[in-house]
Parts: sequence; C-alpha cells; structure tokens
Amino acid sequence: MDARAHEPERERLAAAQEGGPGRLGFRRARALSALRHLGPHRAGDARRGRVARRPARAGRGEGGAQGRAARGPATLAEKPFSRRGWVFEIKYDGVRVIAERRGDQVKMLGRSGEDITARYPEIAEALGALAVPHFVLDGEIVAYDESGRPSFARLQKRMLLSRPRDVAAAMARVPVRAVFFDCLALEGCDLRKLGLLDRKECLARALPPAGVVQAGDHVEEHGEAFFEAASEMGLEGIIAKRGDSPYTGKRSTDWVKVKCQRRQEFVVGGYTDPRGGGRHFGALHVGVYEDGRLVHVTRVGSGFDDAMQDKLWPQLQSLARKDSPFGDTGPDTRADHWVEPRLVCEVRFTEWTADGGLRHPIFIGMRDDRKPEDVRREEGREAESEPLPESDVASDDAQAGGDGASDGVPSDDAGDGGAGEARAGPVARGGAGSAGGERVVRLSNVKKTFWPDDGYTKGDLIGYYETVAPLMLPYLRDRPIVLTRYPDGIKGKSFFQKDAPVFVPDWVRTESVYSKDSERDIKYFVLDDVESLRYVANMGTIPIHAWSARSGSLERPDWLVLDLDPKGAPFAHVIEVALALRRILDDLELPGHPKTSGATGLHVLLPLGRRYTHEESKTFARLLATLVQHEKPEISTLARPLHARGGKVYVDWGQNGHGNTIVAPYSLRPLPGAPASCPLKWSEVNGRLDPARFNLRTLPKRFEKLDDPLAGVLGPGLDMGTAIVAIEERMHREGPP
DNA sequence: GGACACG
DNA sequence: CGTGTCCAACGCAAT
DNA sequence: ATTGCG
Ligand SMILES: [Mn+2]
Ligand SMILES: [Mn+2]
Repeated sequence: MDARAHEPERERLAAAQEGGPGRLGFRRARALSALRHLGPHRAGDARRGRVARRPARAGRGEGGAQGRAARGPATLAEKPFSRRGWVFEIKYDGVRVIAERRGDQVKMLGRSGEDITARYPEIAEALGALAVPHFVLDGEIVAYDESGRPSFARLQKRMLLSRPRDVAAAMARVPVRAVFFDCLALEGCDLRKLGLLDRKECLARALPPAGVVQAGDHVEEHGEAFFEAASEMGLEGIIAKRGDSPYTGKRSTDWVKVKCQRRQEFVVGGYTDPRGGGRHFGALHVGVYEDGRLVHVTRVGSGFDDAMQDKLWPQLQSLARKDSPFGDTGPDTRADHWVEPRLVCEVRFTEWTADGGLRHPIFIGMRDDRKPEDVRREEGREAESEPLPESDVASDDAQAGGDGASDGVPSDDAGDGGAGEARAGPVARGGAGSAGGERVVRLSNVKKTFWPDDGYTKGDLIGYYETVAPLMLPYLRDRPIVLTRYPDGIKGKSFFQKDAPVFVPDWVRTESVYSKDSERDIKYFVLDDVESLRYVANMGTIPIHAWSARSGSLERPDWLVLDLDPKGAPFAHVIEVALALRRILDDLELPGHPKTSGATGLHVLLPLGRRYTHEESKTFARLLATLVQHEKPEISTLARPLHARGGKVYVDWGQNGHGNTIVAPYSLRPLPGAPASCPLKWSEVNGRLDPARFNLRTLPKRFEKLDDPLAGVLGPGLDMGTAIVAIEERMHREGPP
C-alpha cells in the first residue's frame, strides 16, 4: 500500500547520516563461519549504507505494550548518546511477534505466547515464501497511517480480530508489515548465545531489507546522528542495545530507549498577525520563567484548528497589553502583539535548540490547571502518547483515540471505494485570496493532474464546473452543501468538508446550522454563483453533495430521493428496477426524474415543493421502496448491510433525513473517466444506458441542445395524501407487499 | 489546499 | 525559496 | 460501545 511512499524518507535518513558528523561506519558484523554457506539474501547484498526506515510516532507513547512487557524495563534516556560497542535501532510502535518457520510450517506468537498466526496471514505467507526454510525471529508487527508513519491506532484495528472473515476484511483496510530485529535461530543453529551484531548479520541473510517482512535496520556507535535523523523524520524514538549482548528475550537493562518527542507547558505572552487573511492570529508567542522573568522561547503556529482560534481570540483580546512581557528576550515588530502572561498552553516539540528555542513546535492545547509563574523549562519530559496521557504500565487493552485520521473515502452511492494513497506528489504554493472584497478566485495549480488515467487537470475540473454552472446552480443555490475534496487528484487522499474554513473570502456565502453532535454551529458553504463554484473547485473539490432543503426552509425539502445502488449487481438490474419504479410512479400519478449517480447507480428524484418534513419524506420514500422491492424481489433488496444484499440492487430510501445529501446533479465523480451525475430522460433509461458516457468532456456538449431533464424536481410538489389513496387501491389489486 | 515554522 | 506538519464530517442501524 | 454504510 504505501511501500513507495516511504522510500523518500528512507533516503533522507540515510543522507542525514552520511552527512552527519564523523560519517557512520556501518561496520558489518563478522559473518559467522557456521552460517557461511548461506548466501546473502540478495545477490551482491552488501547492505551498505542501509539505515532504518519507518517513521513513527503516533500511537502509544511507549512503543507498544508488547515491546515493553517482553523486552523488559529498558531504561529511558533523556538524551541520545554515541558509544562504542552499542547498536541503535528504530523504536517501532507495533506489536511484538516471535516468528518461527520449520519448512512449510510458519507460526507466530504474541507477547504472552498466544498464537497470532491467523491474525496476520499476509505476514505468515511472506515468511513462508522466504528462501531460508528454518528460523526463529523476533520482531514487531507494524501498521502505517496515510502518511506512512507507524500507527499503533491503526494496528489496533487488527489486534483484536480473530474470525477469519474479519481478518480478511481488515487486511485490505489496514495493511501491516513485520520488522524483525533479532534472530534466535537459523538453519538449525541456536544463535541466542551469540552477540547481537552477529545475530543481526544472520537476520540480514534471512530477510530482505524491505517488504512485508523485513530486517529492521540499525547503526553502530553513532547514536546521536541516528537520533537526529530519526527526530527529523518524526519517528517515535530509538533504542540502544549493547552490540555484544546475547539474546535474552526478556528484561534487558542493557537496552536504553530515547524518545524523540517531548512536550511541556509554556506561558502565552503574545501572538503574531496571520500571514494571509482569515485567521485571528498566525502564531502564539510562548515562553517560560527563568530567574523570575519571562523569557521568550518560540512561536507556535501549527496545531490549532479554527475552533481553538475562535476560543482563544477573545481571551487574548482581553489580556492585551502594549509592551512585550518577554522584555528584550523576544521579537517586537509591528506584526507582534502582546498579552498579559496569564494563559498556559502545552506544546509538543522535538528538542530545545542551542539558543533556547524549540524545534518543530506544535500546539497541543490550553492548560488551565497550571499557574503561569510555575512554568519553567523542563529537561526530562518526553511526550506521552498523543491522544491521551496514559500511565506507563499500560495493559494491552485497546483505546481508539489515534489522530482521528480516518481514511475518509467518500462513497456516496455505489462508490468506487478507491481509497487514496498518500503520494509524494508535487507540492505547489499558491493562493486563492479575497482581494479586498473582489469576487475573484485566484486559481492555483491549474495544471496539476487530477485524473491521471485521462490526463485531466485541476484546470479542466474548474472549467467544467464553470461551463455547467447555469445548469447546476439551480440545484445548489441556497442549499448547504458538503464538499468532497481531492487536493491531490483522484488518487490522492480525500476528505469531506462541511465547515467553511475561516480563510474563505467573505463573498462566498455560508449558512450556519447547529450540529447537535459536535455541539456547535457548522458554517456550510452555499454556492449561489459561478464564482463561488469556481472557488470550491479550486480547492480540489470533485463531488459536491447538496442538501434537499434550502436556507430559510431547512426543514422542508424540495425533493425526495430513491437511490438505486448496485454494488455487485449488474447494471441491467438497476435499469430494470428503475423502470419498475417508473411504472409504479405512473400508476400512482407521481412525478419522478432519474439521473445517474455518476458511479454505477441511479437516483430518482421526486419533487416535494417544501410541503413536507424530512421525516415525512423518509417515511414516504420507504413506502415507495417497499413497493419497488415487492415488484422486483429477485433483483432488489431493502437490506443495508452489504452481506445481506446478496448481489441485489439496494433500494436506498434512507437518504431523506435532516442533513442528508445527494451528489448534486452535474457533479463530477473521482473515478477514471471523470464521470458526472447526469440527469436523464426516462426514455434513456434502458439497456443501452452507459453512465460513463456522461463525463467531464462530454456532458457540456450533451446539454448544448438538451434542456435540463430534472427541472421538474424544483417545480410543484407531489401530494402524499392522494398518492396514499392510490397506493391503497393498488394494494387491493395486487396484494400487500 | 492553505495555514504555519524552519533552513 | 522549498520542505514538513496539521487540519479539513456526520447520522444512523446493526452487533 | 464499536463497526459498517452512505
Ligand atoms: Mn447510492
Ligand atoms: Mn496538499
């Protein structure tokens, strides 16, 4: 999944080391004579300059319960060190594993000796495929987050599974690898009495340096440079071990851990102006007390969201003062503003710099349980696990938390499901700014490829929406919408966005809607005009999802939607179900208009004319869906769980509640070919219908000479009362569903 | 994509 | 300048 | 309470 993505980091680490002081001697351990007959794992493998990979740092503070329990109470060092005879390894944030292979038999044991082979079948398989048929290895199973860093939170999604079904499903979502750092036995030789370096030499002969199973890297002697590079990469930490130590498998006092991340409280003494517009402030000025006076330490501008800025801003205003509380120990320019030093915040960082600043400061949160006067520079506090502080003697029980980085791949209807990988794609600066109230979008990166298979760029995306704006805007105007953003194109990471960030120019309309769930107002985008549409397109928005209700009548939807979702079912069946629905609507004298979802499904919209509530709409939709399913029981279903659908078309009536959305008519989809959700005439709903034919390139042409077939949806609404009478008559004729 | 901080 | 880090949803029902 | 789904 992400193998590629890590390569650059690996190179960086290697480079950082080579350039480092004294250049690292990758002294190869002497090959063991007993094992000389084993060739190197790869032809010509000198393992030169190979260094650790694997960024780390999310997840539990402590390198995983497993590691701790099994590897014993390694002491914790405050500072990295370099020492002859010592070996330095990356501290992986994973789960301990002992893997044994005897010919065809592979067995993996967890920390307390439980058999975890079935839980990680891909690793067992990779071990079974190695050239060396007999071994016992000690290592760590690791999962990675989107940006390629080890994520204990992700790994937990697999740690608890046991049913083969669940495991198989999770394999695709949470790929894992195993990194081994020790070799207990190889080709029948017990290696446990050998020194660590010798065992690592054997390890390198059994395992490749990269892959689903890999030999963990290490360097000798030069711990500081290694630590430096590890910190640079955001790794969790390093472990130092004596190079000549025999295998103990258990507690080892000659192991020393050094963590990269630190955190402590700081006093807020001011803030800077934001560089762009939008935010209240750019960064906070923070410091600590030293000999009774407040000393400036750093600015910290990363880590708060808009909500935190909003919360902080009034407090900063009320504490405003003219001169710097840091005296002459900090900056004082026109862009700096000062406050009474009464607020305390917590900051995560990698290290103190020589001149008393911080490297990589990240704001964590405000702390009101700490008096500002008590805030001093602390020497030895390393960071705990990120989401929740946790006692050191943690058990292995799960706790979600994590960085909340759900790989939100929007699906809407019959979705692709193609989750994006984080790619090391080209990065470019650029801005869409509000030039003094001027309704002009400054487009950025218009040549960036968004659909690599088709060669369409972000400029094409924006151009498309500009072109179809006259057709599309009637379905967007006055409506809260939800963006699905793909800033790096359809293969990149994606996310939903409801709340308009503070930096959007004020000429883009927003509508505040209270969210019960998050207990706050969400400022939804509202796209009333082509400029606003261009603005969100420039943000990398591909699909636009629209509410069925408009501002001013948010509880009274304009339409009802029935969503026909295949998901394995043949498209011909979708057509057949849609036509059955149409016959029912005709029978009941109800209006209904079809559109493609843009993926593989069809939407049928019925005008409601703001006559009913969302609840009423949903109830009526369920009634209609039931009639359809009754009409086509062999090929349609009302069952939501995928496994219960049995290859039938899902008649989804449930997307008619408050706050539910549909892919807006004419909206593009993040799929190869750039298909659009395209309104249809009923006469087009037949066996020759191919949804892929309506796309970024072709759709504008289609509507040059075709009126919007969906227009009726915004017209007079249907009458449920009349329809229900007709339904009763129909049931008399045909029997109850 | 856009906001930071850093080198 | 370029680089890296952080942030950007929610409402359900089923188990 | 956690997950699956859209
Ligand atoms: Mn659908
Ligand atoms: Mn980006």
